[in-house]
Amino acid sequence: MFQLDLKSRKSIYEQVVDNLKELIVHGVLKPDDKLPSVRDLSGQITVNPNTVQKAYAELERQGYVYMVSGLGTFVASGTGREIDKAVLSDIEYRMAECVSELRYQGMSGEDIRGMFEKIMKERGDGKC
Amino acid sequence: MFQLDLKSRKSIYEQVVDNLKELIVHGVLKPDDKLPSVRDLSGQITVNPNTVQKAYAELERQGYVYMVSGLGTFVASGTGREIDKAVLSDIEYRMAECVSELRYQGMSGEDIRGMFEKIMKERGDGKC
Amino acid sequence: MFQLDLKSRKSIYEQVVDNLKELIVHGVLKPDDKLPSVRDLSGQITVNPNTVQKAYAELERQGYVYMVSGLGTFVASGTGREIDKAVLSDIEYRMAECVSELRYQGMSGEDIRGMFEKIMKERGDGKC
Amino acid sequence: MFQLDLKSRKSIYEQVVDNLKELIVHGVLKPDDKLPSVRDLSGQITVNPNTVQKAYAELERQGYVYMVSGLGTFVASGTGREIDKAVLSDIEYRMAECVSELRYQGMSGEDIRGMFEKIMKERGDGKC
DNA sequence: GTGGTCTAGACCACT
DNA sequence: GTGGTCTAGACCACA
Repeated sequence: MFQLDLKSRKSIYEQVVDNLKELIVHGVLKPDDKLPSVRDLSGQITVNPNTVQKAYAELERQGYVYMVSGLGTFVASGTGREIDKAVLSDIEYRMAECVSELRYQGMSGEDIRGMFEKIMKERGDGKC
Repeated sequence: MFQLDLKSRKSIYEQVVDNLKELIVHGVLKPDDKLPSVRDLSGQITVNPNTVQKAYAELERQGYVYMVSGLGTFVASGTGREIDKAVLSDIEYRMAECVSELRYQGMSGEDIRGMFEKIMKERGDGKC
Repeated sequence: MFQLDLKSRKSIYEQVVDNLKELIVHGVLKPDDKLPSVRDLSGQITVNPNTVQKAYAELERQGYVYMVSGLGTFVASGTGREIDKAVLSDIEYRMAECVSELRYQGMSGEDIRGMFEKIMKERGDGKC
Repeated sequence: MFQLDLKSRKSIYEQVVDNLKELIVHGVLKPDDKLPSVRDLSGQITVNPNTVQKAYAELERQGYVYMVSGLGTFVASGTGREIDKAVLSDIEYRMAECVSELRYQGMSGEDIRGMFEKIMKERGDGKC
């Protein structure tokens, strides 16, 4: 389930964030599903609780989960939430980096558009 | 010429690397052109020489330049670099993740395409 | 009647306290009115009895209600409570801080007044 | 300079945030001023570096400072920054709480408006 | 049991 | 020297 690479340049908590975000975004974890407790997850992936705590806090800040003290951490309902501009510009930034790297790799504008359209087809209009 | 943002989360040397990459990829710096010396560049952009040194080393590691002891640093010939399929599929994966997240945030296909086209304009087709 | 938000950073018992305070201050619950029993209220708002118990205790501590063993909890008579100058100046200080921060954020005097009036409307003059 | 109350219900890092925010908002610390390093401040106020780190991170998140790894932490320039809606609604929330508490204390709408206007006069239009 | 905070001390990358 | 992350272990408030 979890892919952690201690040698990665990415910090551990960031990897935890990305892993969980992926599960949420792809619908594996659905709104109001309960995430494992900080202690549980930290035990499962043999990481310090503080690190998991930090990851959860970051996910909450980005609006993907909400934490209730004494109860647990739950997946936020995607709908009804106002879109966070900061989160959006972060995603845009990452997408721009992808395009840059593709250019570096020598791909033409047409090829990049092709790749993008292929992705758009796969993640169709709400089917995924 | 150089856009350095201290407030960015990117480290300085990383920004230097990106700036130089951009110049090379867009043909402003052509194969076998000489880059400014570490000392010169560090003076121009008021950055610690160590930082520039590190940036040059990173560029060499990635194959964008080659350093000749006692002579200087030169742009490597871009041609002949074969596109790495593994790298490509990694980038594609990350781009797909961005699209998924945008969908989750409630953006329509139209809006996502709009964002993509905006990015493509900024990172023009080698003209800029 | 009760607005509880699990996602809020406020603890549940604190929200219960605030809700009850509101009802008392606005005269919905009048002096010597009987509050629902801990058990009843906890059932109505689907909250742990311990939480309601704690809220009642806090309200008593603050002088809004009085508890009679074996009988129940009752609204205290609001009159006779003298305004505490220290408390008042503390609140004033905090409000001044808010105004300072709004100014720092670049809001005009007009805008700040607008925000204030909006708040005053919501917490109406005892009518709501 | 720093008023820390270990017994307070407020967490330490929150108190650090508030203290620094006050200095910034009131112009004691001006844009691009350097804050003490995490280690220095933690030593001065005899608090764990992690706690100060958390406070600084929170201030950065709210846009009051920016941190540069390897250089230090600096006061952000208030102008030119787009107003953060989350920060704004947080301030509004706190102001609303003040109003509520004033009501609880038995102040009339007129009196509250009077207090507000007094504050607005003190923190005039950019003079403070 | 759950999240939230804190301490003490450590290592790393970057300037 | 500066920020950034991490560990190990602890205490607290809340449900």
